[in-house]
Formats: sequence, structure tokens, C-alpha cells
Amino acid sequence: MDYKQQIADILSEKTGLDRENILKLVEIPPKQDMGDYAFPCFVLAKTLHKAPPVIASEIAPAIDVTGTPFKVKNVGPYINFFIDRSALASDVVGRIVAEGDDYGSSETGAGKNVIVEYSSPNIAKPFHVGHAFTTILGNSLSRIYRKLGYNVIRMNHLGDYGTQFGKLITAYRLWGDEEALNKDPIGELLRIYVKFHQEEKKDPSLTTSARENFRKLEEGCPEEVELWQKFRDMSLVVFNQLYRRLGVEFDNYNGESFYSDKIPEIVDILNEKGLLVESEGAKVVMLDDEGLPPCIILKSDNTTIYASRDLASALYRYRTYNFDKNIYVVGGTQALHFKQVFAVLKKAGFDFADNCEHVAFGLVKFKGMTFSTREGNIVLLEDLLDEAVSKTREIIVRNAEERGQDMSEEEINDISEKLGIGAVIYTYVKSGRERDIVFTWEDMLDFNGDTAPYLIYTYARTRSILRKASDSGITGIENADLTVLTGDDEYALIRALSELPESIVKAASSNEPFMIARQISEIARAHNRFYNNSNILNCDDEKLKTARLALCDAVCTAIREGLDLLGINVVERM
RNA sequence: GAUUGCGUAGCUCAGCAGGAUAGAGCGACCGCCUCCUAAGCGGUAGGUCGGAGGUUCGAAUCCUCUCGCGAUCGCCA
Repeated sequence: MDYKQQIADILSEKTGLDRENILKLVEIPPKQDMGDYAFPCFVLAKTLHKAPPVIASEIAPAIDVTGTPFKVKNVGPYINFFIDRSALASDVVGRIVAEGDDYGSSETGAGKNVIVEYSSPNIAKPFHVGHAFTTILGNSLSRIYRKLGYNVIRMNHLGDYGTQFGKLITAYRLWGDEEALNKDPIGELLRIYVKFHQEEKKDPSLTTSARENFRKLEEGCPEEVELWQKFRDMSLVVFNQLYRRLGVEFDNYNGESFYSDKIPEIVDILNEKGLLVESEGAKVVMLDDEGLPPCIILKSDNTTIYASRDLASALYRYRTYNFDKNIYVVGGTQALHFKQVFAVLKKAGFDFADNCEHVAFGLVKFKGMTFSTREGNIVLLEDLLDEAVSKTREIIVRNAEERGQDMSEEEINDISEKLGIGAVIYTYVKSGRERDIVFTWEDMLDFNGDTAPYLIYTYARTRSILRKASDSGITGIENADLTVLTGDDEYALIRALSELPESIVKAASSNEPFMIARQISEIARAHNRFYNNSNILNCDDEKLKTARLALCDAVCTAIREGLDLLGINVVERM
């Protein structure tokens, strides 16, 4: 049973406050020696007409702790609860060893569908370090929701439509090189796209041509559609290589084009409800009463725009999946757009609008400059991954030499790849998602401190101990007497382990994977302290040794599981 | 200008349905490998939580104002 619940029961009886109220007030003290939970007595001061410290000093000694794992002590205005270390150790470590990778999972989402839209790159454009944010965040969120029992539908809403394709078709006909396209599709498409924007400044007829080509594409003209299909297919091959490398998967690649033929229905619905009005030549839905600017549904040339596509896709998704939650992992620069889309849905009477959520994230900047595809000043994600992997490789080779480890070339490559990519992923999920990431090579390639390599290192080193234990015939770890794990370092570590499930729940409710990152980071730090100050394999006391090995096993499970939720792989040695 | 987000240690960030002496990592300085992987561990230095008011027994956290930075604001996505 939950310790907090027990405390609420006890306090409810003593104070007369209801359990819900108490649960909200009970907090975790700032320091370990202050106990595990604390109840602040300020709220009782008014009703009891006594000073909080007096109240605490009266209630604390009156609490009967027989039959509970607690010790109670009043400190100033607080009633502090100390969980018996032996009980906590058996409970937490025992559970992790028994549950294994299921530790922290739950069934709260059983039978519920959650749609996570993420990555959604634009076809024909390079995948730069900015696109990595949505890809990594969405992947992590998908894993977190799945862990909590939800049925997750991962959607890659490809940017495979829009006037940009008009531009590309125009540009390709003027300057395209088929050979170059086959060799390096994205590179060639980027070249002509950048050229288009340069030339467009001098020659406005290009803009007209591009717009005309997009119109033809939308009307289904064969030549335009064929070119578009070619660009799309070639781009996807390239993207999929990157996804495979990142361990990112999707259930669905329905891009904007997929929803194109579903837009007329949305337009009709809006029309019927009298929401669609003409304004400056375009068809819009006014949102003044929401305090929002008008939402454009059809442009003055009668072509669609992204808002209309997002409306159509939301309706389609609701009909297809009857989602409990529909999450858009899209940059914060589009906050207004999503507010408008959700507001239009609501106005049209679609109550599922309330279950749609824009999960925003910050900008990725480089030396204070924003990346711009048009201007070509970007860092490709692939280049970042390669740099991280090769830097990692150097370190591994050097360490293996120093440690006298015998590693095959394949193993070195495998470890470098996992660590390097893990390091990159971790930098995206270690902070709150709405923070901008200021990109510097120095920071990105620093693998000390709070980084994935640190966490994986902690894991690998601990796995090494468990291997050695197994090799030397030590058994009974799963049945160890865990009550002996009462040292300060052990206790701090166990407490950190105990908080992992709650951090997963919080990560989901706030759509913030960093909460898990922080928790496993704290576990790793606590464990390294323990590792440094205590003997595990060299422990004289056999009983304690077995218990510590069980603790090591629990730590490995927690770190592996936590990293997995972030989309990062561990290695067994490094 | 309007809307919105942000401003916490030299740097990068936690903490913010108010609560105990504001925490990590990096960097700096000083230590720790005859011992389970030193990508590790310990210690020291470093903060008037952008500023000013207010609410409160109590404010980094809530309210108002203000300064600074970013994003967004109808036919790109």
C-alpha cells in the first residue's frame, strides 16, 4: 500500500481533516535526514488557535505507529514521517526485482487510444537538428503512454503537400538534374529549392508558376502528380534510414496529401453551420469571440491551406480512432495555429476538440541564429549523429586499451552507435520541452555529467558486477533478504528508485519526458555514490552482498527502463 | 502595437495548484585509482531567484506594474 495513503489515514484520524486534503498537503522534505514525508501544520493553526510548532509537538507524540512502518517526529511546524529503512528496502527493491521491466507500468490507459503526431518532416527538405526535437519528443511520449497502458497510434503527418511542391516542380523543370536527384535526392531538391528562392526575388513570374503548378497538382494533373510522387518516395527512403537509426517508428505515414480529399467535407460542414465567411477574397472562420484572429480555410485562389488540412485530419482521426487524446508534437511557433484549429472544431460542434492538445517545444538555435532551410544554414541531424558516434568511438577505443578490454570491431561500432545517438537524444529530453536549445558542438559532444553516456556507463558498470557475480556462482539474488539495505547511501538510492513510477505518471500528464530523465539521473548519481563508498562483490557479509547485488539489479532495471522510455538504448559493457 | 512565452550560481537547467537553510550538471579550485569499469566519487568557491509594489503567518512560486529577450499576429507550414 502507498505510504502516503497510510499517512493520510493516520492524520485524518488525528486532525479531522479529510484524506484528500491531507494527501495534497503531505510533502517530501528537502533533506533526507528530515524523513520521507512531512505534514505542515500551518493549516491547523486557525482552527486550533495555536502556533503550528505547538500543534506539531502535540500531534506527533500522540500518533500510534504500531503496525505501521513509520517513525514520527515533529520538527518545528512539521510532523515528519520516517519510513523504516528495512521495510522500504524490501518493498521497493523486492518489487523491482520481481516486476523487472514492468516496474512503473500500469493499466490506467487500458482501452484508450492516444494519437501522437510527431516528426512530420517536409518532403524534399533536409532533416536538420530542429526536426529532431519533435521526432525525439514524440517517440518518447509514445513510449511513455504505452507504458501506462494506452493504445498509442504514432502518426507521421508528412509535409507532402502545399505550395512548396509547386515551387519544387517549377524549380525542377528549370534546373533539375536527374542524375544528382538519384544520387542524393534531398541534396538535389534542396539545391533547386534554395535556387528558387534566390531567383524568385528577381523574377516574380516564378511565384506565379509555382502557384499554378500546385493548383494542377491538387487537381490531379498526371505530370505534376508523377513528379510529386517521385519526390515523396525518394525522400521517404532517406527519412526511414534516419528513423531506423534513431529507433523511431510510426504506425501511419498519412501526410497532408492524404487529407486533401477530405477537406471539402469540412468546408461543407463549416458552411452549413454558417461559420464560413468571405473576407478579403478568402474563406475564413471568424474567432473574435475567442479573442483569436480569423482562421483561413480556403485561400483566395480557392486552394487549401494548412488549417483546413489540420481540421480534416482531426475529424478523420476522431472517426477512425475515437481518440481519448490527440497530441500534436509541433514547435511552439505554431501555438496560434493550433488554438485556431481547435477553436474552429469547437465552434463546429466537435467536442473532441477538448481532447486535442498541442505539445509545443522550443526552437533549436545555432550561435543565436535560427536555422533556415531557405538560406541553407542548417546542421543536418545525420551529421550531428555521425560526429557524436565518432567522438564516442575514440573514447571507447582509448578506454578499451587502458582497461585491457578485448572488443571486436563490431562491438566497438555497436557501442559507439548506441552511446553517440543516446547522447544526442538525451540532450533533447533532459530539459523542459519549451526551452530553446542553443546548439553548440562543444555542449553536444560533452559526455560528462548529466548525459546519456553517464547513465549508460552507470548501467554497464553495474551489469559488469552482476555478470561477475553470476560467473562466480552467486545465486539467490532474487530471494535476497533486502532488510539489510539500511545504509545511508543505500537508503538514498532506494528512495530515488521508489519515485520512478510517479515520475513516469507525471511525465505523461505534463507531456514532459524530462521528468523521467531527471529521475533516472538521480538514481544513477545515488547509485554511483553507493558504488564508490561500498563494496559490493567484495563485501565480507554474504547476506549483505546478495542484497546489494539485488539492489544493483534493481538499479539496472530502472535505468534501462527509464532510458527506454526516452528512446535510448543501453549497452552491456563499454 | 496586440497576444504569448521566458528571465534562478560564470554557463546549461530543475524547483513555481505558496511552506523548512533555493538544488543539479558543466566550468573553476582542492582531493580520491595495490580494491567491483575514474565517461566515476568527495570537498570548496559561486545566487538580494530581472526590478518595484501587493496578497499572506510565510512568495523564486500568486496578483499588478515595469525592464530585457524570443515567438506569433490572414492567404508558407
